[in-house]
Amino acid sequence: MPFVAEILIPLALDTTYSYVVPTGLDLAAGDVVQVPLGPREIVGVVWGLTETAGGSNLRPVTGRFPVAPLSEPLRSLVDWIARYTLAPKGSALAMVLRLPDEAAATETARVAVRLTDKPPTRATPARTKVLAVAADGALRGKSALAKEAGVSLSVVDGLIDDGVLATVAVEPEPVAPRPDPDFPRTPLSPAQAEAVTALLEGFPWHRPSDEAAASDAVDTKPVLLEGVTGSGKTEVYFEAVAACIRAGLQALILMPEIALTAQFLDRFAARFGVRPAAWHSGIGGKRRERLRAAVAEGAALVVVGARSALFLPFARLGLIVVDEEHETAYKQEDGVHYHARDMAVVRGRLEGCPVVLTSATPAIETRVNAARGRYRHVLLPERFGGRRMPDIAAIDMRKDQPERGRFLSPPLVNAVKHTLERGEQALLFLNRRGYAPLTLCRACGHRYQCRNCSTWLVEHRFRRALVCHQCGYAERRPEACAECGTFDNLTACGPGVERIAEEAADVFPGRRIVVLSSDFPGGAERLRQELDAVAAGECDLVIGTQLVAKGHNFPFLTLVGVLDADIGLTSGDPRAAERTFQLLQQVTGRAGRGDKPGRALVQTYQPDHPVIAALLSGDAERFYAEEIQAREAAGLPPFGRLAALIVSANDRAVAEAHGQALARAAEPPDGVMVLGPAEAPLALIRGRYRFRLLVKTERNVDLQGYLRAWLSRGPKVRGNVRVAIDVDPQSFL
DNA sequence: AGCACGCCGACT
DNA sequence: GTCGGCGTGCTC
Repeated sequence: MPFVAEILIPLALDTTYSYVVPTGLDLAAGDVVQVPLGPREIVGVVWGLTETAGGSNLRPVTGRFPVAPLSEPLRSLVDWIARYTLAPKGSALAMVLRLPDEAAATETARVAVRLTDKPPTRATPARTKVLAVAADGALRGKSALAKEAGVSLSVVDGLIDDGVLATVAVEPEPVAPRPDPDFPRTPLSPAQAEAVTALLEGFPWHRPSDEAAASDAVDTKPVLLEGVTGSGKTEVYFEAVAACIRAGLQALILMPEIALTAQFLDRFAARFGVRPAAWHSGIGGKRRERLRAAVAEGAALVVVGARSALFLPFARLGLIVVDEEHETAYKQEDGVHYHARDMAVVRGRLEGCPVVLTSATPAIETRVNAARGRYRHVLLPERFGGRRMPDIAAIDMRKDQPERGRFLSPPLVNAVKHTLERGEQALLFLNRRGYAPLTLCRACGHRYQCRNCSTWLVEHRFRRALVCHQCGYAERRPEACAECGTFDNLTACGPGVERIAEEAADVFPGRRIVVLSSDFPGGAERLRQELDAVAAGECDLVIGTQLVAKGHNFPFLTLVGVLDADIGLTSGDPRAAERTFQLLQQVTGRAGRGDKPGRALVQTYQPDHPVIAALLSGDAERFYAEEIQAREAAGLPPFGRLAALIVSANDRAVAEAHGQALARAAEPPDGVMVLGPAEAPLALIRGRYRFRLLVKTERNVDLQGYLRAWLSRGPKVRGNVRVAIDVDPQSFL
């Protein structure tokens, strides 16, 4: 009887397709195969196999790829994510698969050259230079040799043709060098050592085998490793990684892309002797495929990666660490919507491996999960090496006003001045890109607004443009007012980092000033270099947006000035207070270095606001407790109920009709927010869907059933409906 | 994802 | 009168 294979194809398809397995092809679930689909051949994965009498009308599987099959836990993860995010299964598979690229799989051998005994037939100045460099007998790549000798590649090629240089095939550079868990390291503090012990306690592979056998219930609860900035969390989880390697298992460290810096990789190297394999959006082509293969073989012991690394096909996964777990960068908001931190928890569960979430400022849901015992909680309450937390003080802007048209108050200017005079580094933090958040015409009052969104256009003086920060729309900065035609009469309202840089250049003349924001000219790679340069002390004053709050350590930084702590406090987002608190705590925490405590000055008009007060007192625990309590008092759940619901559509009327239908549903959500096309996030507008729905919930419900129910009652939706969920997955496990 | 089919606006 | 925009549906 013929076998029929259920094949999942990495396209936006929610069901598997059936193909007949040709005789002689021995297939198993997880195998990566090629199948015909319409007019083309495409990659798919065997999701199931059945033996049947019929099925003769099916098209046959073309063949199997010689790559490692998808493991059972990984297939379960695909199913789980598809069900949970309501994405088509095929889309979830696409994140895992990224196709075995044949060109990449067949690695071209790298070639090095060395000297032979043969003298050159002709000696030219360029040739002499090459021979001088090659004289030491070391192996070099062709281009490396040419570069070192300061000649072009053709000179080297000429010498090869001449027989003076011989080519030697060399092994490709190892993609995942072996970290040494027992590499000599600086000793841990007692607090750190204690945390390591506590961490390892619950790990199944860490228990002595007799004990593991004795207790059948293995505690694989995720762990929240919470420690203030500078407490040495990284060193603590490095020990867990070391233990994992010793147990013969692989470890995955997830980080927000921006935190994945040379600095971090070096820190890893200082503990393990080599840099870890890094997986991020910049790694491409051959290297990417080689690393994937090394991960699948189990040869790559540790991978440090951005969120997509979560879908790598680990052969023996023993540990997942999610660094900076509160980071919103873990949210994927296009294609399949998911939160990498939550999916890491799910993968850990499916793989039977422990998951460690680390943060100095845990997300509120993580905090609640820890408080309710769903996560274990390991705390590092103090800074490493007796370092003190920075002194934080408020500058009341009602009393200490800056000069007209300026944004730095006199006390802040003084503090920065003194810091720079001592040869130390200062940071001015303002979470606003560009020059000015609002531009208007002085003559007629016309305000420049985005043509797609309802937001004001932000002036970017460097680019000479007005830019929408919502959707990316940009236009040239006009010479004359678009409304009344008056020339050269535009006025900038409010500050952005560029404008602060202008002011700082004036107030602190001769200082090296760097502006760091996500629109850094030259792109992400240049930005990363610039961050490294700042960390190396190659600048006096940094003016930055939130990206300076993340990941990077600036060892020369002793003063942080927050220019406007009130930004974000008034937005309608229910998470505004939490977000602002986390951001300010992190950015002020950057101040201080080994030998001396840092200082942070916070400009605010509302020093008594709970967020500011919590920041000044440093009492995070109380802040969170109050925050959770406030939600409960307002009838909003901290967790376990539907918190918010956002509907966005090309057609506002349709969106509103749906919003109303939802409010009338048998089990209405706790809040419905309707966003029309103007306010809808770019990611949603860009999608080719006529109607899109974003559900945010922390309620323990069968979401799919819930949504199916109200969608059937609601107005008819034309076209494709797509639902994305932002939920705490623990309630579904 | 591709690719075909079909429905409306603007052109040689 | 067609050309071609993209919105929609289909692929075992």
